Amino acid sequence: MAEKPKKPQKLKARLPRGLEDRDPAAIRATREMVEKIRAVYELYGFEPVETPAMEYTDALGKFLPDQDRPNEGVFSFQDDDEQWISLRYDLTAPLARYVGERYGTDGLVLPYRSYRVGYVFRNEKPGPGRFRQFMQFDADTVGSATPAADAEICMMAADTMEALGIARGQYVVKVNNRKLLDGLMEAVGLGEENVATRLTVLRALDKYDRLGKDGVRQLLGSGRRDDSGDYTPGAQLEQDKISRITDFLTLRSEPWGIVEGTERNFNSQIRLSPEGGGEPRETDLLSAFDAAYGSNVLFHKGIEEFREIERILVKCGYNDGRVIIDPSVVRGLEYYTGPVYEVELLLETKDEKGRPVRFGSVGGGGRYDGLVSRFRGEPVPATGFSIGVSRLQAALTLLGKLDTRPEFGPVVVTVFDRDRVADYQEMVAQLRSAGIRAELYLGNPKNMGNQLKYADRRNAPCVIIQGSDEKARGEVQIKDLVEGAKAAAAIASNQEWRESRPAQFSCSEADLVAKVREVLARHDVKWG
RNA sequence: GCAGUUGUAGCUCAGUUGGUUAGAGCGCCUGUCUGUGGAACAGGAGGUCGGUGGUUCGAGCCCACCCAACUGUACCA
Repeated sequence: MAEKPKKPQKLKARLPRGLEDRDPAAIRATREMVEKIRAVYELYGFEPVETPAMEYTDALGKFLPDQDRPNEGVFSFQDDDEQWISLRYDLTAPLARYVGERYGTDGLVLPYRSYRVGYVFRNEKPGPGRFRQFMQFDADTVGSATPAADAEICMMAADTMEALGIARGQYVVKVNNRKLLDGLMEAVGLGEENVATRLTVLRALDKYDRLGKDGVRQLLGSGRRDDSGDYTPGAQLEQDKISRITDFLTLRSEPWGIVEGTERNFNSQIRLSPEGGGEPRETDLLSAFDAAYGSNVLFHKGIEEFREIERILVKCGYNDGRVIIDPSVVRGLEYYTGPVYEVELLLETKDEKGRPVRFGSVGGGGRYDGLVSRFRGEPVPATGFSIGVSRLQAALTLLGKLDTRPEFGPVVVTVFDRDRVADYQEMVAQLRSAGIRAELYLGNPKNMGNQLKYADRRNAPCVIIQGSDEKARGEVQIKDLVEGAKAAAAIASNQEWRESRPAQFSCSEADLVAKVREVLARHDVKWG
């Protein structure tokens, strides 16, 4: 066989999985979202702070137990001195480190209310809308134990959604309290010593919205086999304990349901059938919880916190469905100690293949009284909230709620006579000093067609043309590309297209800026 | 991690029972066009057929292993 001439091996241009490049439209959308969120957070009195993208791994608390190696879910490397450093996987742990370093000094006013936005990194399997680098936008109150701080976070979460253009009723802030969940597990005999089982139970409860009551019961009992044949081991609880737990989970809607007209209340009215028959009676959700499980001290404490939050939400007018109690909200397994919140989008839509898409949680948070304490040895209460900007943006884009039109490009000044480049660049400078985005065509100027094609693809609102004829008359041609595109629809032949020069007019050199402004105004061109 | 499905040009896909130099449409570049965007016409670039090994005179096609993507599931601060 004859030797084929070997081509040089090309390097394959590729991006690691789970990462994305972002185009101008996406960048613009993110910038607008971040500004809207920032405005709400500032309105609530939070102030900005920025911390680096990486931290010592021990500060993030992600060393594997009994091993000198970080959790593989975080991107980590060893510094010169062999200390482990990790990319941040959320914005809360770095905040705890920041506060831990300054707590009790003049550098920190308590209670400390701060917000921050930035990319976080997770080394886990990516999926649709799930990336290994994504943006979060957090707000936290450190140094305040009052449920008023938690209530405020819930209200702010609701305000933020509406500031982003998500109408009331299209989202909901769901609130639970880890003291209820922990108290509930104590009440069924799962004390602190049953760490593994407690985690299994929490994981099972977290899946209620997806698997329903039956799925959760399987996971609390012997285990569950899914459609693909994969098996998930269960918590191996006895039937009566399972029922006691799922009763809590479903009390909001079973067995008699929510009293009509109160389903959107934070603390809705529900109907209960009394033990051993008799007339159903009505009560509110928190009272029902308390009656059933309140003999547990921790559980009852959680109910009291809920009552305080309820008083504030009702007084401030947020008792209209914006914020509701949801016993299936679990959130992070590790550090939450009190109220936990989750913001869910209620909108549904179809993806490109016509399958229904549920967006689910686009933000969440809760009270983490133990996180800063790790650095202090004294209790430091804290509560906070995080918006998944990237995920929310993906959702809003699919819903068509973001402006994804490309921005107008700059006014393009074309090069006609190659020896007059300086003259053209001066026109560009004139436009720029007038605050108009403008640029000189820097490609090969050998023909005008290429230059117009370039301007067209840059989405330029207009181009400036000055050949020798115009120069002799002291004029310039301004070609309105937006208007021209409309006019072009009627033109069939190339000949006619070229000769008619649609939407093009001449003006004196002195009027350049003023006439360009007219064109920009006509098409409502705004940059940035 | 587990399970299933799928890998041929930038994209969407053809490719016969294993048979010469692997094709099409769209997109891209160039020209027709040195004074004008689109359309039209002509030409061009672009492929380790996911990878490695095997069977065979001969593999895009058959076999084994590996890799990647997708879907579900698990984990998710």
